Amino acid sequence: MSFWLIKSEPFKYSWDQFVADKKTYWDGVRNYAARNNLKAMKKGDLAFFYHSNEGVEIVGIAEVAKEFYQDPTTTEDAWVVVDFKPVRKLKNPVPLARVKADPRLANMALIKLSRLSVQPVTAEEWDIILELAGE
DNA sequence: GCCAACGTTGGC
DNA sequence: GCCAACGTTGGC
Repeated sequence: MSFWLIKSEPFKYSWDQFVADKKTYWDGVRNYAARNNLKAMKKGDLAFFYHSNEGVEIVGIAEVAKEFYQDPTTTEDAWVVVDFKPVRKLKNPVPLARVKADPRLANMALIKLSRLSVQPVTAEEWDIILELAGE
């Protein structure tokens, strides 16, 4: 089982919208590194849901409900989507500044590869973030 | 196959 | 709104 982090701009697709939908497919990925991460996801994997631009914080946890398949929003077969369903909101959202302030998280992709929209999270990082969220 | 130009993302 | 980082494109 692996851990991930997926980014969304709240004005495009927010956590609240995600919860209201109960399930969504993660479309719009047009970057090969992010695409490869989508393809590596297995059903049951967990992902942090991150709000970029506004909020700039990790707000909740999502679970992979269905593994990758052709992106229905394009006919180009290079692109795929993954279905996610919401698991729960974090007790306290973890802002990027908090992640940056923790030396244990200095190597997180969120910091090192800040523009990557779908990124892996290690088990250690996962636990530390949960701790920072007050869980 | 190199690299400059350009476009996009995303933090601040 | 600015700008740094970085991915992609296209000329050679």
